[in-house]
Amino acid sequence: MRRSSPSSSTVAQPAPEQLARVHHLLLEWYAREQRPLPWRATSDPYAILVSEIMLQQTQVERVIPKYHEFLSRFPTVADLAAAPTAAVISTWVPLGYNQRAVRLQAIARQVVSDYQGRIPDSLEELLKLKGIGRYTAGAIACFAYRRQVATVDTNIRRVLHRLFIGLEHPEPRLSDAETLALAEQVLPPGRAYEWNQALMDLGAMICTSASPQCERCPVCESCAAYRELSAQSLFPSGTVLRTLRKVAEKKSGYQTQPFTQSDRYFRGRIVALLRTLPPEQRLSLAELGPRIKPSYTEADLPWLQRLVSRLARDGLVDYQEEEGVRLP
DNA sequence: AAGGCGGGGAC
DNA sequence: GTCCCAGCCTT
Repeated sequence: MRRSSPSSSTVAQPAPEQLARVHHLLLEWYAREQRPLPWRATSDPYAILVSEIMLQQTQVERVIPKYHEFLSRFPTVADLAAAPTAAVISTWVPLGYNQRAVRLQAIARQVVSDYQGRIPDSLEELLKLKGIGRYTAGAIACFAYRRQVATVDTNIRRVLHRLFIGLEHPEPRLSDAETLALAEQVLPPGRAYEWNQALMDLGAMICTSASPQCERCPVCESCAAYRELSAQSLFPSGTVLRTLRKVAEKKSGYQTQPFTQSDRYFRGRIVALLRTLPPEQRLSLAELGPRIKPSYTEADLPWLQRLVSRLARDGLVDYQEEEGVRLP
């Protein structure tokens, strides 16, 4: 049988009885040790959508308070669709990646206008919404609608790789398509919700990136990476894993400048400042510059203009040439 | 395939 | 200081 989807790549397949044991051990561990997260206590697809957008590249602990605040302010998808964009952006600070706020509201508006206010339940429809990629589509389909679909975030990628393939560094490393194919192959029938949540909890609590606590892991007996570490007596593994990753990064020639000199930093400063202004009030670029950058001079005007133009392009500010800038 | 996009917490 | 995080979009 041949399929055309990108996830049809083949990867090593664990033996069925071995896989069943991993399912049992991890699901049992999850039933016992799961984190009490607020979006696990609801079946409201809108609330789950909000949580998943917030959780993109953002740790659980930082999302929890903002999740409650956001839902209290915009309780339904209709409320969010009807709100001023400036209010949505303001509520978002300081989660970061502020385009997520604009896109989340655009999704709400599209759901109201095109889907009768009901958030889609299929991967295909969810993927049509800007801001929802394969992970988030899978998460919403699975967690809000109990669809039996695989989904891969950074935790699940790491856990599945270590469990079924071995250490991620330096080799081998699965592609996105291969990882998704593996996730689909090991999905326990009928238990996708608990399984996906369990993989993420394991990745967050035990099988962490830099210093996994293998001695507390419920599935270490079946873990390929654990066998590698054991064979070489590499416990505790923290130093080893950090070193392996560093070597891999050096090879890729990774470089960086101080964050507080980056455009990304100043974009954040601008949005945070505009958020403190009275509604509708604008600021000229000449006023804005010194307030976000102490060393600002007139010579920086073209730079600031470029920055503001990009913010406007991203829907994060409203910029009128003569009157200045404000939240949209 | 690579680069842009935030910010706070862990170490 | 560096690395990390329930990623996604554009080029």
